[in-house]
Amino acid sequence: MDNKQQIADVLSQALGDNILSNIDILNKIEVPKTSDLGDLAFPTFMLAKVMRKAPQQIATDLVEKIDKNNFEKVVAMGPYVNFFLNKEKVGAQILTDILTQQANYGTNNDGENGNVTIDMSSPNIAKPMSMGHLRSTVIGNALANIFSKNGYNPIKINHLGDWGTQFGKLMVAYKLWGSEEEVKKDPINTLVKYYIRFHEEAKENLALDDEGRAWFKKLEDGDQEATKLWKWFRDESLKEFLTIYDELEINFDSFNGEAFYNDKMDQVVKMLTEKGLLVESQGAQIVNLEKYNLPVAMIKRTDGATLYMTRDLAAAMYRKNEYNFVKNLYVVGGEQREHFQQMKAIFKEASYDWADDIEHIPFGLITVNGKKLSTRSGRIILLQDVLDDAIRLAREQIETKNPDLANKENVAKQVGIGAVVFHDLKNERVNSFDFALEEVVRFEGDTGPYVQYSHARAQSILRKAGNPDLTTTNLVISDASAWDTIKILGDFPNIVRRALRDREPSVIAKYALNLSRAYNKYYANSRILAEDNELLARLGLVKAVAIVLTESLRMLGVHAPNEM
RNA sequence: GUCAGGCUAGCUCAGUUGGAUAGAGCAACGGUCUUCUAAACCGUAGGUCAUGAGUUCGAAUCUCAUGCUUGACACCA
Repeated sequence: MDNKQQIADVLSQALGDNILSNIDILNKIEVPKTSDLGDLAFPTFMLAKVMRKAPQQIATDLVEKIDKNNFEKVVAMGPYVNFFLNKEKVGAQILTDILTQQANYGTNNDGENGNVTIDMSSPNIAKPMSMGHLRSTVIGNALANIFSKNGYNPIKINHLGDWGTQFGKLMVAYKLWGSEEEVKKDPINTLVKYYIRFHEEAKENLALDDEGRAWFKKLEDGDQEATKLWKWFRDESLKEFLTIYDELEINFDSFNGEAFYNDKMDQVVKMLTEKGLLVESQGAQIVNLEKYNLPVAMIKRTDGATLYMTRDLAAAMYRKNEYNFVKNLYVVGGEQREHFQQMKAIFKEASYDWADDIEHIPFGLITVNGKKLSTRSGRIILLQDVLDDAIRLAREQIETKNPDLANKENVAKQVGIGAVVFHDLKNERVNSFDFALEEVVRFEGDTGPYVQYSHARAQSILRKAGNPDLTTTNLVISDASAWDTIKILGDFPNIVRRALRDREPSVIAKYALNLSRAYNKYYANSRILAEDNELLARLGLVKAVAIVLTESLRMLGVHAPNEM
């Protein structure tokens, strides 16, 4: 914000000598808690010692010397110098920027078009998508949009869990208790049933686990029957996943899952051997990471089969080659922190300079009654059920609130899914939460539908006004009650950068709520469609709010319907 | 046991780089629709920022210790 710079400049000038550098002053300027304390403020505490004066006195003296021409007013309030910006001038500039740049407002080119690979969603084949996968999916999708808004080129990779011992187990279960007919009727649910039964029986019959491992080994060795079963399970599962992704309107640049790297494992082993990192321990091949204060990483099991780590190493090398990423992100639950630390450490140890570009983006887990979700134990919340419930409730809401609405079904989808997605993104990623349907599909208060509703009302006003062309309008608004909203609008470019810096979609979600709150307050207390000479300027504000809310929601992967 | 998170209103959470009186939403209570969509707005009430020490002009924020809690800790992912 160059208002800040402007203030730093007048302060530098007033302070004279080299007491504080311009940049130091700039860094000290803060935003007061409430707007009656001004728009920006400079605390004088740190000058007290050098100037040997009380902070209050320093503030008063500074105000005397400052060039106040470009501000509404500059006042000393205790130890602070408080700056009130010229609301009409600054406000008109912000609104003009938004109306001319439209959806590009807030976009920057910090990323210089660098490729960012994002490992996200990554559901396991033969298991239903649960609320847990929703997190990785929507966080990854929002981050992709945020990176893009900051000038990067995101590459969304769905690293499908289509390989691993669980397939061996599933094959054993299918061969013991399954039937082709049953699977065809309801693929995923049936496969899960087998999987759960396997784990129940494996508790009694320890040989089952060994058998599962053996079948997985057969699969890895290219056994015909194993391969055929695997492919069948995979195809059926993918079909179901795609319907959910369609509903969420999330797409991927790659579905290369774990199986894709089967033929790339040898390179990893070769590389680690050449670097002298691979050692044998208790019959298995491992990399020692004591140096990094991490447990050993297992690369090959005693039976020669590869592991999660081996495949992730292969995937990272492949991605570097294929995409030459500037950042390589993994949107994976926080419980896997150590795994990614290990992975990074291995690449560091192997002296790959891009090891530092690997970033784990952890998130908190979803529990039910405080307990972790688990397919094995059958404790699972199906994503499809939640989405269906949300859409149904949105539909009911529309019937009571706006029964004449056109496209009811479409809007119900946008609002219902919007509620679920927004709920998942509004809090800091790393927070865990206990699942409660009534929380997830709430439409009032700090929710997605609240933001959508704010936007819909803004659109409604613009419609009533006949959607006038506002590009050449004088956007000066003298009504001070519009100022809070305008100020928040002006903050959007900063917010976009902060969301990127912190890898936090919640920064955008919180911003959208703040903007909505400020706008709703303004809406409730001022009549926008009043016939006076500032009508068009006010419509410009409404339009700007609509643009920025739409763009915020878009980044989160949520629709902004024009009516609801 | 080791390592890593978390602890702020009854509940769910905000609180950029330490700064002014710690803020929202939900729940509770009260008010506002003949005027732009009441999925909204306004008000009341609600706090020893887990505890103790330290650094600082100043700590919810930084350091250390303690407690409680969650997760990870090689042949799963």
